[in-house]
Amino acid sequence: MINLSDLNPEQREAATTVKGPVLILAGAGTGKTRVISYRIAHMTSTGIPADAIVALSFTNKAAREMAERVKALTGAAVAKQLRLGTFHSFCLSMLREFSEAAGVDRRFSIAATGDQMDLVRKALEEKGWQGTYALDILHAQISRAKNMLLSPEDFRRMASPGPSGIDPVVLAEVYDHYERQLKLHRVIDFDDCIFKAVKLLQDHADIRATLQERYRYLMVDEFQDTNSAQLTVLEHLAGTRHNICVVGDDDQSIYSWRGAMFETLERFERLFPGTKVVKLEQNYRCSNVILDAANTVIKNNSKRKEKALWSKSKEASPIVISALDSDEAEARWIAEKCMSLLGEGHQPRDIGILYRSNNLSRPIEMALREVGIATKTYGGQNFFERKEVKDFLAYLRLVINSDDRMAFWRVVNVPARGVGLKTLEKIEDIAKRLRKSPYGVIKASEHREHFQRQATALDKFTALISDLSQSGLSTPADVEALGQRIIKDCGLLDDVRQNNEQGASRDRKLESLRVLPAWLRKACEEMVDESGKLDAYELLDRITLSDQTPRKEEDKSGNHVSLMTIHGAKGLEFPYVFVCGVEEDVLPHKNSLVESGGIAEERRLFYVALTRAKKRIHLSYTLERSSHGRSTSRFPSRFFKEIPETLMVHASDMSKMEAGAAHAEVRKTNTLSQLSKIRESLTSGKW
DNA sequence: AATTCGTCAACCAAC
DNA sequence: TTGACGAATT
Repeated sequence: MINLSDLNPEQREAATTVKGPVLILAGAGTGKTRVISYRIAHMTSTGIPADAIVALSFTNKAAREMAERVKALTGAAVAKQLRLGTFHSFCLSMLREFSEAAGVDRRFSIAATGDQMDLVRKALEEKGWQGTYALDILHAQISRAKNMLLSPEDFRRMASPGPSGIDPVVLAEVYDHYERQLKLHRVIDFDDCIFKAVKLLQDHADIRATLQERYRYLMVDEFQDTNSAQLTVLEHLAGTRHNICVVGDDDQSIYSWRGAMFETLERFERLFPGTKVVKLEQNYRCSNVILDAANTVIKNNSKRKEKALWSKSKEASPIVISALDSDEAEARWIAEKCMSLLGEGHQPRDIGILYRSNNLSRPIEMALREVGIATKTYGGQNFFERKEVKDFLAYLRLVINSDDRMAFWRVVNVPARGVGLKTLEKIEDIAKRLRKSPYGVIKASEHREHFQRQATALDKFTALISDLSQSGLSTPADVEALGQRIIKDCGLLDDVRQNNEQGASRDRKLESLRVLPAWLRKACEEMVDESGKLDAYELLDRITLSDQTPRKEEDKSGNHVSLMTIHGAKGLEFPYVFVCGVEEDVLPHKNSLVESGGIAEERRLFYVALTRAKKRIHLSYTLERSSHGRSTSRFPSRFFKEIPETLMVHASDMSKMEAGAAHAEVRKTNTLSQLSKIRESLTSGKW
C-alpha cells in the first residue's frame, strides 16, 4: 500500500476515488500533479495492472513531470508499463497499431510545423491563390476545423464566416487541397493524430472494444486545455465503464486558440453523469500577497467556477511594479535584480522570467549574458524549425524510411548537387504516374535515361542513402553513429564550413550540427528507458512531437535562470518571478481585443503568470519598445488596475523601503505618496 | 542551376 | 530586427 499521509484530506479523497468519473478542480499550486501521481501509485498498489492505466496530458512538459513523479513513487518498473504521454503521442500510437483500419499508410510520417506551412503553400499554388492569403492564418483555420472534427465538406456546408475574416468557401477549398497534399506526401499533421484517432474509434467497434478493455482507467491532466476532438477520444475510450478522472482548473485555461473550451469542465459533468467533484483549494506555492492579487484579478472574469484559494504562507513581499524607458532598460533592470538575488545567495534556478511572446526574450537574454548569468530559454524558435536541423532530420527520416516523400524533397538537393527544378519535376511526374515514391523512381535503373546529366548525382545520392540505411540501429550508440555519418557523409557539415556563411548564423549551424548526434543518442536512451526497446519509427515520432531542445554544455548543471513564455510556464513554479512586457497590446495581446472572450483569456494568462511565483514577483512595463526596428510607445497593462494597490510597490520607492525596516509590512509601507505615484504611472496611459 | 540581391511581411501561444 | 521569397544575374 502506498502511504497517503502526505496528502491533505481532499487530495487523499481525489487519489483514492478510483471507480467512476472524477473531476478534480485543482487551483494553481494545489498539488495537482502530486495527486495524479499518488493516485496512480495507489491504483497500482491496490492491484490494478499498470498497463491498464492511461495518463494523458496536453504538453510534453506536463507529461514528463507526471512520469517523473510516478517513477519516484512506484519505481521504474511500474512506471514503464503505464501508458503515459501527450494526447498526440497516445493517439499516434493507436494509429500506428491500427494503421490499416485508420486508413493511413503503413509507414507514415508526421508533418512538423514547417512542413505544414509548405503544404498549405502548395495547396494555395494549386488554386493559383498564392500571395492572396496569409499562410499562418489559413493553417490556423484548417487546424481549427480539424479540432472541431470537420472535414472540408462539413466546413463548406457550415460556411459561416469564422473569426479570420476569410471567406469560408475559400477556406474549405484550401483545406481540401491541403488534405490532398498531405495524402500525396503520405504524411499526417499534428491535428490528424487526434482527428484520425477519433475516426478510428468511431468507425471500428471491434477496435474500440479492444482498447476499452485494454485501457480501463483513464486520467487526464490539464483537462481545461482539452479540445473537443480530444474529449471525443476520451469519450470513446471510457466506454460505459466511465473510469475516468480529469484534473483541471478553468482559471488556467489558456489554449482556447487550439480549440480548448474552458467550459469543457462542465461538459465533462454532462458527459459523465454522477461525476464526483473534488475541489483542491489549499495552495502550497504562493505567498499570501501573490495569492490575494491573483484571486482578485481572476474575479474579474465571469463564467468561472468559484474557488477560494487559500494559503498558510506568511511571506509578505509586495508585488514590485517597475516602469522602464525601453526594452533594453527593462532587460538591464531585470539583470540587475537577478544579480542582487544571486548576491543574497539564491540560485539561478530559483528565478523565472516570463513573457507573453517569445520575441520579448532577446534583450533579456543579452542583458543577462552581459552580467554573466547562465540562462536557458525554453521554446521560442523551435530548434526543429531551424533549417540545418530540418535537413539533418530529413536525412534521418529518409535513411529510416526511403519512401518518406517530404524528407526526400527536402534533401535531394541539399547540399546542392546539381538537381534543379526541371529534374525534380521529372521525378515527380514519373512518381505520380507509376505511383511510386520519388526515391523509388531515382533508385530504379529503368528511369535513368530520363536524367542524363543528373544521373550521376542522383546515383550518388541513392548510394549514400542506401549505404547509411545499412547501419545497425539497435543501440543508442548506433543511432549516434548514424547521426555522425549524416552530418559528415551527406556533406551537411562541409556545406556550412565551406560556403560563405556569415559569422553568427554559421556558428549557430555548426553548433546545431555538433550537438545533434549526441542529442539523438540521448533521445534514444530515454526511449529505451521507458519502453525497453528501440524502434526507429517511434524515435521519429517522438522527435516530431517533442519540444525538447538539445541542452548546451553550460546547462548541464541545470542551474540557470529560466526564460519562457507564460504558456510555457504553466505548471511550473519559481521562488522569484519576473514578468516583463506587462503592457497593453502585449498582455493583453492586441489581437485579443477583437477576439471574443479574448480579454478573459488574457486575464487567465496573467493569473497563470502571477501564480508561478512562490515568494516574490516583479512586474515590469516599458514606455517604449522596439518592434521590428521601429520603436513604439507603450502603456501599462489594464491588469495593473485589477491588483489591489495595497499589494504593490513601485520600484522607484523600493530604496526608501529597504532603507527602513527590511521586512516592513506591505500595508504600512505604502504611504500615500507612493500610492499616488503608482496611480499616476498607471493612469497616465490611454487604457 | 546556383548565387545574389532587393523587397516584403512577420510579432501570439504549442503538439 | 530577421527571414523568406522571387527576380535577375552568372
